[in-house]
Amino acid sequence: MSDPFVNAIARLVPEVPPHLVERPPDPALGDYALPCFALAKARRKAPPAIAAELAAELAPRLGEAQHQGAPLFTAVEAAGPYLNFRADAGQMARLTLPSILDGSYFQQNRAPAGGSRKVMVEYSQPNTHKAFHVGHMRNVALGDALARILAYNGQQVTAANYIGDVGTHIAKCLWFYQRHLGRLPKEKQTPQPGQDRGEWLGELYTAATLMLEDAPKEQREVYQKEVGQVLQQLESGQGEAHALWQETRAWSLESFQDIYRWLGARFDHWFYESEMEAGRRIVEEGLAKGVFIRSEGAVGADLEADGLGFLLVLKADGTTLYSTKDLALAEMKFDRFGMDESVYVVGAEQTLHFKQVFKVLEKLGYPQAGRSVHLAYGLVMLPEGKMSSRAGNVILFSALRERMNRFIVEHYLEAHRGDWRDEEIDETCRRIAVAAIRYGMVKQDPSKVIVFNLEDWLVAEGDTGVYLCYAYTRVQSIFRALGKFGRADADLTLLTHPTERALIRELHDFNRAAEAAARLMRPNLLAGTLFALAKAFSRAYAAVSVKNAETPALGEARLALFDAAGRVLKEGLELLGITPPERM
RNA sequence: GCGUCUGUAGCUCAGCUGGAUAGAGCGAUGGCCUUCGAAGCCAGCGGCCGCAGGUUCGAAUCCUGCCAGACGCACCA
Repeated sequence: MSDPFVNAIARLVPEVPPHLVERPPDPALGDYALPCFALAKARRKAPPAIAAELAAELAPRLGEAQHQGAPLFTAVEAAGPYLNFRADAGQMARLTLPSILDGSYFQQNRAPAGGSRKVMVEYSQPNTHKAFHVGHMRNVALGDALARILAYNGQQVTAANYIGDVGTHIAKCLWFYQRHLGRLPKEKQTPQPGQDRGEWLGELYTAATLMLEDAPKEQREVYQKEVGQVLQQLESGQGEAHALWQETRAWSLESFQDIYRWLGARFDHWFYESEMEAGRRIVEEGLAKGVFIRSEGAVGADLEADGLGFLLVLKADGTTLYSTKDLALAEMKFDRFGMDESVYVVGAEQTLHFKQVFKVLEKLGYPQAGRSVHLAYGLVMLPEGKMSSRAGNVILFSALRERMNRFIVEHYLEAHRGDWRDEEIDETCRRIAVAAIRYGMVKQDPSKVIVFNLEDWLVAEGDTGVYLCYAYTRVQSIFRALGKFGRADADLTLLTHPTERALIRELHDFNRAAEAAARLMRPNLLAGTLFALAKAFSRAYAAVSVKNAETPALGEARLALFDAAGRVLKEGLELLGITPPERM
């Protein structure tokens, strides 16, 4: 992927590396800018003088920069220390729009500069027997978007899920289920009609946790012993608890499938904590290699020398830990799946854990350890603070979906009832809700805490997924009104209105932004670009008309432009996991 | 105590890893629908970029030290 305009500037001014070429803050200044600071030393002059000198030098030679026999630039001038180039509007349109209309534009990033790599993106990682809430949505939105963006940029991506289907939390849930169900009000003792069974299990888990926390000390010890017995049964793979585990685990998995289906998230492979038995063997091998040591009856890696403390891999009672399973999982990814690179989309609170795991993998001799990345993201909070099951303010997936659906239908789609088929109303509603939630989760820098304000996200004006969808549907409405689509052979040189030029520029730069989002693993960069694109479209749409264009040829050119905008918008939204509706 | 992350407009956030006059959205103010969808567009208002030093021709961005918040630091995941 390379920009012919940037390449041309690089040829005209070979002393300056092309990556320095930037976009001026105001299109009135030009389309490309070359800062001359880097030349100050070599030329022993002040940057403004160099810019002026270069402008004078290049002006007569500007015609040398050509594409298909026509000049790429129409002007070059100095503005302070900057050398600004004005691109030929027709050339930029011709270099951009036809390739979008024939689809080839979307293949341009396929051959990455660094070569194609096999990369696994692991995300979501829900625990069975626990409730899935808005906080978990951030992970899915981020991971799924990243997987799509990397694939768009030519990486061989395997999207993986890693289900937490073993451990104390499950023992707690089943312990409550078997012994204390009676503590709940009658109607809560079984899943309510229409209630998701996985979510009901989550309620049991929460009830169990609160019950344990609230019990007086002696009583709590009795309870904990009971939970321990359940855990024992689970690990032995026998007994009533084990059978119950199998049954209820399936409920949770069904529930997750339902969520992913609604969100449109896909996984190529599902890992389960329950299948990570290789951990114990890895610990043995690590002990033999001296990577692990025994300490206070337990086994772990002393990483003090690396400033990473101590990573415990085997408890004193000989049982394995989260870390042990992570080592087994990494081994699977590298050895069985042949991954070159591994990305873990996991909350920022586990930063130290992953640094430790990667360090241990390195010591165990995995070269891929250096290409393992923990994509850390911040918490999802509510305006009133953190979500907590004790406070009872956790927004569960089903409640979120329900509230969004109701709002969207009431405020926007009800008007179409009867006119549209019910299935279309439902599907449009789903797409808008998914757009709102996914865009909201992904538009922010991953490292920052997100304050989730349901009302704001639903009202959804301005920089939101709904706005982007709306822009897309407006393009579609042009097609409906005119009964035709854009043609690549339109006379694109007619697109001279400032809003048209600005939109062309956004379209031209989309691939560059997609590449940066992949390289930096920050889907929010793509979200920002899409918003700028939708904004540029909306401006142009308000300023110029296809139907009432001054000439038919201009109308055709605008149709091609808006068609291209719609296609890039759709492609970009897909990279964020959002499928816009055709009308809304 | 040590470590990581975060402090930018009333609120929620961008700022392409050192460059032009720090940008958006929301809210509040004022405009724009007999013309392809007003879930939209336009205008003005709103800033000691947490504080103090330092590096540099040049700092919201890099370094140091404070202050505030979040998270983490051995048998939970």
